[in-house]
Amino acid sequence: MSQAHQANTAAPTLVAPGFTCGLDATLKIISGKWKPLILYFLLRGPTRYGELKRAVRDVSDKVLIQQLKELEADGVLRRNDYKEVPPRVDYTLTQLGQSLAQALEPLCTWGTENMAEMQKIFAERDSWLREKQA
Amino acid sequence: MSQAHQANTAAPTLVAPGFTCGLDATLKIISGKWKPLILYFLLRGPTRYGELKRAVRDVSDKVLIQQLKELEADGVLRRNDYKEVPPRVDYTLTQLGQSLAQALEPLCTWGTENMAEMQKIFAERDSWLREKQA
DNA sequence: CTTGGTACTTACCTAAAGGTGCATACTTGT
DNA sequence: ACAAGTATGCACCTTTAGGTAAGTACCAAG
Repeated sequence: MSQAHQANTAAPTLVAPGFTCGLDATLKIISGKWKPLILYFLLRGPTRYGELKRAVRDVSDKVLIQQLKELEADGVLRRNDYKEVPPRVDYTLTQLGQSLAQALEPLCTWGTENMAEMQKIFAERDSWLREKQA
Repeated sequence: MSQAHQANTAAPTLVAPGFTCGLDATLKIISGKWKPLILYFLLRGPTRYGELKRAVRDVSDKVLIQQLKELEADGVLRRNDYKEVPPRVDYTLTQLGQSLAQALEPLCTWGTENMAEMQKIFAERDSWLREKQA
C-alpha cells in the first residue's frame, strides 16, 4: 500500500502519467495575464510595440515587455529591431506562434458567442460569492 | 488610479473598444492554474471529486475546491451532491461548459503536436534567461 | 480502536506576478 | 528651449493566487 514515496522532484515528464495531455505544455506558454491577448493580436501581422501596448489595454510597460520576452524565449514570436534612431521595433509570430495563436481562436469565438451569457454570469457571480461568504 | 479618461456609459462593455474580442471574457473564466485542466478533464463525463483530484496532479484540496466553486459560479459546471453518508459528489459540465471545454481542445492538440519542440524550448529557455540576466 | 477513505473548511504563510514611477537617448514638433 | 513620442531598464512595492497543515463528520476495514 505504501506507494513508494516517489520523490516528486519536479520530474519534468511534461505529459503527466495518463491524463494531462498536451494542454499542460500549452498552458506553460500562454500563462501570463496578457499573453493570450498578445498572441491573438499578433495574428493581424507584425505589430510595433506601441500598437501592441495600445491594443492590450491597461497593461503596463514593464509587464508587456516582460511577457514579450518570455514569448520570444518560448519561440512563439520574434522581435525585430530596426535599429533606427527613434527606436523602431516590431513583433511577429513565428510559425509555431501562429499555430498557437490560431489554436486560441475557438476560445475567442466562444467568448464572443456567449458574451450575453457571460454578462449575466458576471453579474450573478457577485451576489453568489457574497451569499457564500456571508 | 482613476482612469477618468473614459466617462463612458457606466456599462462595462466587456469587449474593449475594438480589439479584445471575446477572448477577454473567456480568459476571465479559465484563468486559474488548474481550471483549463479541470474543464478539459470533465469532458470525459461526470467525475467524482477524488478522481478529479488524482487526475489534476499536484493540486491541493483548497485550490481544487475553490476553482470548482468558481467554475460552478461561472455556470460551466455543476456540482452533484448525492447526500450519501460517506460523502459522494461529482461534477459535470453544463452545456456552456462543454462548449468551452471543447474550445480548449485545439490548445491541447497544439501542445501534443509540438511537444518535442516544447521540450527543446523549455531547456533553451533557462540558458536564454541566464544570458540575458548576466 | 486506530487507520484510512469520503469531501470538504479554515487559518496562516509565501512566492511570484503584476503595477508604479523614474531614467535613458534620441528626434520631431511648437 | 521644452514637451512629447519612441522602446525599453530598473528599483520598489502591493496584491493575490496558490500551497500547507490542521480539523470535521461519518463509515468500513484491519
